[in-house]
Amino acid sequence: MRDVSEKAGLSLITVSRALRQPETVQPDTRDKVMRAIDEIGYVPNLMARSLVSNRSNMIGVVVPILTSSLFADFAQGVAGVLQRHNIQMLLGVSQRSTLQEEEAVRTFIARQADAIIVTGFTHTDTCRKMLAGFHGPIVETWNLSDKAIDLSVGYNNFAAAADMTRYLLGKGYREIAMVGGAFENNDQATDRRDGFLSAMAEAGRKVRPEFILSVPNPTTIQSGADLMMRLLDGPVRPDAVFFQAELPAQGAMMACLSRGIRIPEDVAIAGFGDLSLSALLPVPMTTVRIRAQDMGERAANLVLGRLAGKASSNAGQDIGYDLKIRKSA
Amino acid sequence: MRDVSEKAGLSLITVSRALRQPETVQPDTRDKVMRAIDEIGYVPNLMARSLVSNRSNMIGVVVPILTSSLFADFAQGVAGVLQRHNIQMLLGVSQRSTLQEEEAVRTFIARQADAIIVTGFTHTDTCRKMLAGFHGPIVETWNLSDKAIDLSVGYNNFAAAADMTRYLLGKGYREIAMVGGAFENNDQATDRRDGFLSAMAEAGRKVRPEFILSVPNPTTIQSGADLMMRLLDGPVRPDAVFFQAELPAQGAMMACLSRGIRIPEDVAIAGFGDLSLSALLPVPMTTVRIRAQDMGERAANLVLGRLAGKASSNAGQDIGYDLKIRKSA
DNA sequence: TAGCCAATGATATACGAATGTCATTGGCGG
DNA sequence: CCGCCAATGACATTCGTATATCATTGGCTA
Repeated sequence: MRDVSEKAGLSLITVSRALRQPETVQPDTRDKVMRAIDEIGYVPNLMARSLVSNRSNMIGVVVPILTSSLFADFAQGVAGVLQRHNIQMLLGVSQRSTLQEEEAVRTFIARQADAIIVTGFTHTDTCRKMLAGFHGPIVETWNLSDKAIDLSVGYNNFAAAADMTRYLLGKGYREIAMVGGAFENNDQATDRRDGFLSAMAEAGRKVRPEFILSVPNPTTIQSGADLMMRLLDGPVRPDAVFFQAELPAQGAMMACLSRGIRIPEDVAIAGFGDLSLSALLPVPMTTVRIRAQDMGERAANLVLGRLAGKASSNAGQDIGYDLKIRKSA
Repeated sequence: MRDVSEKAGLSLITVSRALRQPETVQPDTRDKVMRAIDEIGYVPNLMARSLVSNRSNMIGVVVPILTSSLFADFAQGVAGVLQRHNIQMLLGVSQRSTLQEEEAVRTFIARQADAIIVTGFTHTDTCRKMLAGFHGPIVETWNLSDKAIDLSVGYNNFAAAADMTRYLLGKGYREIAMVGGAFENNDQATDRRDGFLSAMAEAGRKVRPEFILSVPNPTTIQSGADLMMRLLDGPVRPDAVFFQAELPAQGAMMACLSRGIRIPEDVAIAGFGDLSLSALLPVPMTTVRIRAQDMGERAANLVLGRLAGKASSNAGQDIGYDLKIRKSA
């Protein structure tokens, strides 16, 4: 900035004013400053500015994973809204580990992020403590809960899984197996499992313990295929399998088709998440559609509103879900 | 930090030393400091630290898009490596606009990023000028070029498209159409187109002008389906269509199948990018596989090496590509 | 021509930490 | 008991910018 002021033949203070309170300097002085700025290629140091203003214009976001998942849509939704407001997104990938989430949150706080957006309601104790001491808005996403730390934007995983289960039951499937991701430290996964169990109980159906399964994280097509093979070779064969993640469901479908097992006649398959390709599979996937990008945009807007001083009219937003009934179940 | 020193009954300076040069303070003093730190929940302000040290430990990354694309894999690759080194990723989404890329780069520079990773070699003039004045490592990715600004990690789009085209020609297809994304400001897309044209010319095949097509950005399943419909209804029907993006290829496949057009007997389809589901489609997609996550990891490692002072042994890295010959062509 | 106001300049301070230069303290050995 | 050294403290300065306060300048109006 000093260089700019010299180049323009003005005092340092005038340059600062031209940038921060343009109305207090003459238009032609402003022009001189601007010309000097782009002759020199001066870019103000936002860190120094933040140090004084106590506002970093950065927002931290933690997602469990990005590859072939709706979390990429979510992140893009957040980034899009933030960019329009000249706010930078700090992105952390937790690999579904609450410890890595904690680490990401710690970094966000250390870097003076103005707000923090995390996935889910499950956090380590230290992470909770840090968030409690954090002074900006906090958004928990991808689920709903009455014990939110602050704001939340998500959908009801329990109800979504229960609805899909009821649909399957209504179609006459009786021996329904369920495959989740790893359940530990994942409220979304456990809520879906509980939703499934609840709907089964409500219909008076017992669930075989060996029909409650999970695939390791990160969930992959392959793990779904492998698990399906084992299920098909087991003593009792399910007539429907409800996958609570989309990739394993797709893998399972591939496994069945390659063994000549018909879907949904021999075994029905339902997924969760509705990746863009699910409708294009050999047997279009019956699944639960989640509008992830919309969720990201809402989370970002909620944060921006709060930062702009608006009282949050809607601290817990439910974005809902849709059952996409296609051919696989 | 002042609070910590009071809590621990030590001077501010000792706390600072305990954190930055632990060997200069007694172990038990260090412990006192540490205990005070987590009783208070003190988190050092990295912005202030950066201001002095002239190192932000942040690296800016621009991708064109995240949703259902390999760029999500790429971003995850970068993020993973950086997190292990306590470096924060700043992510910008350019929506394939060089202007938005410029804006993202400007922000990265203003925020004192230590390095910048961008997609492709096409940038606005101001963006180029800013990058030229930037003092840290710069990586251009997703393509190769001999006019790289600094470092690069990518693959040869021209050669990849040419190879696939040669494969199609070898299979006996003659009337081959090509569908790219929008070509303006996208060196990857134009290189692929040129690779296609070059291979066709080399085989002595003329390409009908109406067989050089493009779908608007962002590329979608739907746009591929629509375009395929128009192609099929045109005066001359191609016997193969080479899509240079994966989603439109998948949409095109869906459009064909729903109209009872057989793939590859009536028309062959080839894609580019190999999303994880491409192998699972009704007709598994013949496509070009790009190891995006690996590319991200390499880019990140290249940058880290440079920042650590290593001379870049390998300023332009070629990660290659694989033709994935499946059923659709 | 006195007086006023707008535009600009000068100076100091703050933000939170890093760091260099000395000064002080306490413990130990000789 | 003196002197030395290690550990700790005090103080000042720096990073790049914002901002509050006060001083100066010049042009315009009454």
